[in-house]
Amino acid sequence: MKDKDAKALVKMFKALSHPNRLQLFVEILEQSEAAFEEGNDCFASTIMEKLNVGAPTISHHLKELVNAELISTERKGKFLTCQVNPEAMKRLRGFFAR
Amino acid sequence: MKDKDAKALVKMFKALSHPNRLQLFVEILEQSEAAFEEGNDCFASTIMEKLNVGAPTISHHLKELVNAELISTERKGKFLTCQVNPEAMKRLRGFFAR
DNA sequence: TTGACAATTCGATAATGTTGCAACTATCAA
DNA sequence: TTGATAGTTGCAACATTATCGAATTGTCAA
Repeated sequence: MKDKDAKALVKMFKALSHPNRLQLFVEILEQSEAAFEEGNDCFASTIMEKLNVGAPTISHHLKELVNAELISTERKGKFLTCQVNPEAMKRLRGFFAR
Repeated sequence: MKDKDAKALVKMFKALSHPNRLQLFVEILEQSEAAFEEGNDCFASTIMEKLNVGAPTISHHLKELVNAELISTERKGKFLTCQVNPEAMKRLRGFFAR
């Protein structure tokens, strides 16, 4: 396994290794699926209501998920929408497919 | 997603979220495959030579992998053998299969 | 322009995690 | 039994991370 791949994986696992961030990711994952079906968007503010933490913390955690390339975000006016990065999912599936 | 499942996943991701532990896990994974083919065992001491850390650190990290139920260990005389836990792999594959 | 809302940045603090040294236990071989 | 080797435990130093309050930026609607 290449060092570069290992580093990328470590970053992803670290991003998912905190309860709040995992929940954040799962919410985005589920809302991404719903969005795909219904044409909705996944808003950061919606997610924040479900987690019992403040806005700065959400912002911080989202940045880490983005930094790990697990998700991407896009500003839509006042709001921030989140999407799961399909490449990341592919990579992770690949790692565990043994 | 159930809270219990989330906790188990967080534990696994945390265990894999450190460069040394990921490498440790990958070594065990690869040696497990080799062992399956060749009938060899995966020894902790063999792995330790590949990582640039001391024995106490290996011991500590191995315990975390065991605690996350990613691997199991078995004493064989003087040595410690490591095996990947198939259930964990299954669980992780399931999580990313979306 | 002003007020309200969404999100970010900064700084401080508290909590966790990593590592190795030293000392210990367990097992084997001579 | 003694010495050598494999691994563990406890402890302390050091590094990293999580969280929030306060202040700030960006956007929209009135």
